[in-house]
Amino acid sequence: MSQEKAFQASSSSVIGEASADSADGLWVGKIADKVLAEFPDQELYTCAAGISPSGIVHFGNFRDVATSYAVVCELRARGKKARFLFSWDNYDRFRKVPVGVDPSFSRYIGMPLTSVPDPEGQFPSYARRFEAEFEESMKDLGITLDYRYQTQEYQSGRYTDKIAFALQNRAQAAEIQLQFKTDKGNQEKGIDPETFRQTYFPVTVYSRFSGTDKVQVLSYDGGTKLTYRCLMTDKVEQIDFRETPVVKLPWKLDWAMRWGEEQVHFEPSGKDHMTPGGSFDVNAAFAREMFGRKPPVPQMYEFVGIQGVKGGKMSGSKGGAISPAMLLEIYEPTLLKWLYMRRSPMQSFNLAFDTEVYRQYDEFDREVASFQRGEASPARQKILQFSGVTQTDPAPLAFKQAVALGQITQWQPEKLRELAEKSEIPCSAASIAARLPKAQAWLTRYNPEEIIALRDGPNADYAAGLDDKRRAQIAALSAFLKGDVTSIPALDETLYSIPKDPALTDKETKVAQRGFFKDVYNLLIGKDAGPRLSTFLWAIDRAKVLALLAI
RNA sequence: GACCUCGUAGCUCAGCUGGUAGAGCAUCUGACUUUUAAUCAGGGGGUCGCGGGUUCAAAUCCCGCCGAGGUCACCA
Repeated sequence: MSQEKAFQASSSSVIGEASADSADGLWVGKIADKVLAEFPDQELYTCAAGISPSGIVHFGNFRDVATSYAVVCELRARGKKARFLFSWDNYDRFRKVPVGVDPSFSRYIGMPLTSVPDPEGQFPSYARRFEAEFEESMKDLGITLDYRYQTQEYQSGRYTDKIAFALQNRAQAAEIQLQFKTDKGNQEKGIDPETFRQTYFPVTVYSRFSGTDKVQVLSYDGGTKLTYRCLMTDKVEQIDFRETPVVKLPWKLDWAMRWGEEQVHFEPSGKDHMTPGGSFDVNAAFAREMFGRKPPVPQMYEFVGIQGVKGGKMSGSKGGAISPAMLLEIYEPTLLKWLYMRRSPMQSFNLAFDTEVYRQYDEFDREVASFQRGEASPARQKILQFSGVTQTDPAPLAFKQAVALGQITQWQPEKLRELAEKSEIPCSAASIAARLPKAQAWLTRYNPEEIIALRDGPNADYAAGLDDKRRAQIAALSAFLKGDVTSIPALDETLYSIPKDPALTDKETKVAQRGFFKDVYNLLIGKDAGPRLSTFLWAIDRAKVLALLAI
């Protein structure tokens, strides 16, 4: 992009005008335009994301990563060097005990997340437990992040000078804070601007007596010494935070400091941060007025919804939080990335655990197919590529079929493959291997009511309602199954021919066939419909079937 | 109180910088000696939340209103 165009691209805080480089109209192109306009000619572009590991990192937080990831991909596609920085805000305080965690953990409230033990005792800390799961998922998704652990960064002393700087300018910091507080809010909270100015210290101190941030800062010596009172023990001490790194900047300053420290050019955030007067605005003011640096290009994103999660089945202990790892149980990595990146961050969408998943897989498969035929528009093509789809991805097994056929083959890939071949369903072995476990998890963990199970014994109630003619049809089927069934098509033909009668018209024959299928389904699985009968009968245990058909 | 998003076919949604309303599913019809949780072709179905405005032209831009959801003003 030329300088001239870059300047035209806009300086508003929302997505800018389209330019030649974003001719495809894709949201990510517009963001990239904006980044390049705000920060032209950088050696290295830094896109950031960050999460506080205060509990299960849920699927909504993943939008932070997905959005930034798309911008990284776009910048690289334009020949820029870009890195993807991810901050674990694990030096944040433990705020509340989540549902499912031992209530006694309330004694850790106020401590850094890295000082709270793992409730299950498996990980070095509370924070690490959730970080580890998330990092594992990012690996599965093929997203490489440059991780920063804020506890380490703070304790290493890396930020000491910045903390001192903030303290030295605490009057200005107080002023900036006040700028964004409303009179009404001040009244409600009993904040008096004058006292605030005098008592405000822009730091959080983790008491060396209690380990918590329930601390009152008493004085600052202008260098690196700070005196505080631990409110839990009422003890007072002076520390030199250069040697005793227990001091942290509060969020509304911390963020701005890190933008400068890491040279961040783009960072998305949820609307909790982006609301006017919210933490982005405050940090942007700190960045400009105190650190003398532009804030990164922001992008607000809408939250992601979830549907089809049945009550108790979910990890109810964790208050129903859904992590990317859980999503990856049922979504292929490429599909999941595609779902997050295909729409503008401002567009909300739903992830699903119910039959909606069928639609998402189908839509994705069609999209990939059109891409592979070279028919996808540049914008759609780009998103697919960012998601990791390639020209040579093997033919997919429809998810619906993975579920249906998976069940009747006891989830054995080789058997399914054989069945697919015999039934002339085209799909690759690779896709079977990838999707079968997802289909199994989807069905057994989240949609057990969809399971097709052979009855334990004959359906006597249903059989009682059958007349002689229909009983005869069932008997004919049994007889056929006792013999040598050579192929699925042969079985198929027999199934259709059994109810046929020269006396019936075509229409009547169809009705008779439908009735016959219904009878068989009811006898076998107690439902009016099921998987295609020929395939089903071919695959399932013959002796069991014969027992169920013996009425 | 401020701000944000959404409101387009029965359902889920596309519609980028304005130019005669789109897709998938569902439904209906038909084809395949086969109305099966696996095929194919075709059809029907929308006053684009409501009311103004700008324009030769608005689902698309502007203003107002209604409805749904959300965020902040504590902390992060």
